[in-house]
Amino acid sequence: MRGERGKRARSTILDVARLARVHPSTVSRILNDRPGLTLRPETRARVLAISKRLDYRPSALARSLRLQRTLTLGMLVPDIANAFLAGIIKGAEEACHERGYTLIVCNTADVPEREATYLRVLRERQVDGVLVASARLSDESIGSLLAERFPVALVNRGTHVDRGTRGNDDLWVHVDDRGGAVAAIDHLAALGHRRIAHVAGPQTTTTGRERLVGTRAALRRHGLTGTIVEAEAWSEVEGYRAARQLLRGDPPSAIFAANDLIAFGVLRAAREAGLDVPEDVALVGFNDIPEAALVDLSTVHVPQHEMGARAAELLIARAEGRPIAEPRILLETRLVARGSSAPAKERVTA
Amino acid sequence: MRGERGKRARSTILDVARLARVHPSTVSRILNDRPGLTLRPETRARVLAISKRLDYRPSALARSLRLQRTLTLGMLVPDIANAFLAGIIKGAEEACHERGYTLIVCNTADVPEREATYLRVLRERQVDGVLVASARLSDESIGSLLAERFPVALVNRGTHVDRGTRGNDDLWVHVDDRGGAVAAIDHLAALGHRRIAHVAGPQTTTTGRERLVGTRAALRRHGLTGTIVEAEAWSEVEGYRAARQLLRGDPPSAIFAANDLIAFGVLRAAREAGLDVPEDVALVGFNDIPEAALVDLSTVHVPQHEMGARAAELLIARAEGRPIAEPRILLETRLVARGSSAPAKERVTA
DNA sequence: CGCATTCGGGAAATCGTTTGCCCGAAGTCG
DNA sequence: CGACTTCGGGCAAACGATTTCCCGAATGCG
Repeated sequence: MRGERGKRARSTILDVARLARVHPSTVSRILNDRPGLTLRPETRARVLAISKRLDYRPSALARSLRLQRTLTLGMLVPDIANAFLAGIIKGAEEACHERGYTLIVCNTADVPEREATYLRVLRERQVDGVLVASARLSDESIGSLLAERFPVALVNRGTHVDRGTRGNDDLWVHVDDRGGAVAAIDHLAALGHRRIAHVAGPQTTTTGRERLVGTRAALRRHGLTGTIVEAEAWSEVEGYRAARQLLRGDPPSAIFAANDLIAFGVLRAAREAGLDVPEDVALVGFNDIPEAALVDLSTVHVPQHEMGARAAELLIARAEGRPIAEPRILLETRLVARGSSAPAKERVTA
Repeated sequence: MRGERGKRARSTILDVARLARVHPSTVSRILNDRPGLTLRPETRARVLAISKRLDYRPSALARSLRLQRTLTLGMLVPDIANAFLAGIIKGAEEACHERGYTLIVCNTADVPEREATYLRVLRERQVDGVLVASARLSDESIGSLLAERFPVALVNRGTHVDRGTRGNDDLWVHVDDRGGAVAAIDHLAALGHRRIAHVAGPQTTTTGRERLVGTRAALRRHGLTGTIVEAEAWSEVEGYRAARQLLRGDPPSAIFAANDLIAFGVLRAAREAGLDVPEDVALVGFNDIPEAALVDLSTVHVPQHEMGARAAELLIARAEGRPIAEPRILLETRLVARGSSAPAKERVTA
């Protein structure tokens, strides 16, 4: 209509005010439903009508600038394509969305430089908080955030931050890795397995360490020793590599892999070695990513969606200054027995 | 130091200006390296030093408000956990990051209501453009965007938008679905297969339709008829369901699945039916997601990363008002022959 | 030496909201 | 009937940058 090129800019609160013959502040109050203000219903209706007619949408930018909060959370993840992390991201995103927050997911690829860059970007954008799922985000970056009292929540990430940083009220959501490992070993032991191996995750991560600790404890309790090999990364490829090493000699009758991806690698290695799963070797993974169900892999279930959601909720509460009853959430795991773990064959040791 | 609670707010450009004894505008000019301005090196150095000392970071909010651009792109995807889309997202994210842009990924779960909500959020945040990878985003939502000349780029998404919307210069990045399907069929035919089936993708998506068209054409060219069943979604589960239907009678000697997830379903169904892949039935997928390599699935490679990156580049160019030589990019596919496709067995028809 | 440039940078408007304060009119109360 | 509240809403100052003018001083030129 106005301006031949259809270049009508988005309408602002001033446009609405002008047409409704009120002051912009009045429009703001009406639209935000400010309590404690008395408005004539007629005025309110008029403003509402005009604002609808103009399809007025307040600028989040201007509002954020004024309010000093952006209703935005940042999230640092090492790999968005990782199915386990994707579950967590979805949980976080959903929780954010429900509360009117927007989530900015940053893919750090586990390289410290990118982490630092992203952290800078997020702070320039004044996000209200940061969700950290990066397994080994450099402690200094995170420490400086914590030191500035910048809202941070750690998801599925180790505890090695809280040295000097009065760490008592940082936000954590993680899962009982140790308990999950114990459950896995118990499960295999209950099936009659005595020669159980563990393909551990990278010992640079707390998750990897915790699962190993649980495994060792459970094995000991069952009076077993067990072989342990370490995968250098949480990947199928590394699992495969580690498993080949494991299957060289006389193979164990059961293998507990530190996560599902590693388990997939084990599976591939076993098949290549001519071993049938579960006939010749039982296999249990960890995390219960969607693919696990597809290949019928027994695994320790981790509530990924819930982890993400709870972490986001925690962070939002903190960002909004609400008191937090339980800043550290430890979620329970649950063993999901599928086809990859069968009872041990009767024949005694080789 | 100042303020016992360490509550020092982030320093602003005014703080820098004050300490450097210059006007804020000068600080801005120096930090943004505005050309055509003459500054005494001494002043510049002083400002730079102060700004470093104060660890000054300009507020992206304030700048965006003033500049009327946010250096932010939105992206609508149906499922962030889908490996294929994850590849595209990573490509887009990386391209954005390289150019100083931030990407906000929104998970629409393919429900129109969420799409609409997210679109509103993104516009309120004044993102500079939107990347749409949602396979069937309601045309009206998208149409209204296009009508307002809001920068939009379509990734791996059909063309059925450009009816009334002068669609000549919208941005597209997609892949030669038809050609890929032809390559898959050619591959199977070259291996000697004559009884080839196709598990088609949802025909509500252009991708699904295009791949079917290519398949039909190639089959015809080889003088084959071929069985066709349709999966109702791009999922393993639907692929499984469709494949069971397919394997009931006398099974084909080769199956071309419309994407890798569907192929995985086919694989499971075949195994359950006691058929060996590739011995009894050859299998080819589409997309070449990372998992395909793991299970040794032959597939049609789609440059996911490049798709995302190119789309983001296109969109950024448009958002910045740069002329775009080629607004529609069609990327080529490439057949990756792996273990799941073997030559047909010699015995003639059943 | 007078005038015009160039140098080096200051002033102020602007982006679009929100909110504390203020104020006139109308109603209430004593 | 006058003082005091309550109504209904206007005013203007932020929020933190960028950018278009503008201007005094120093320099160059003739």
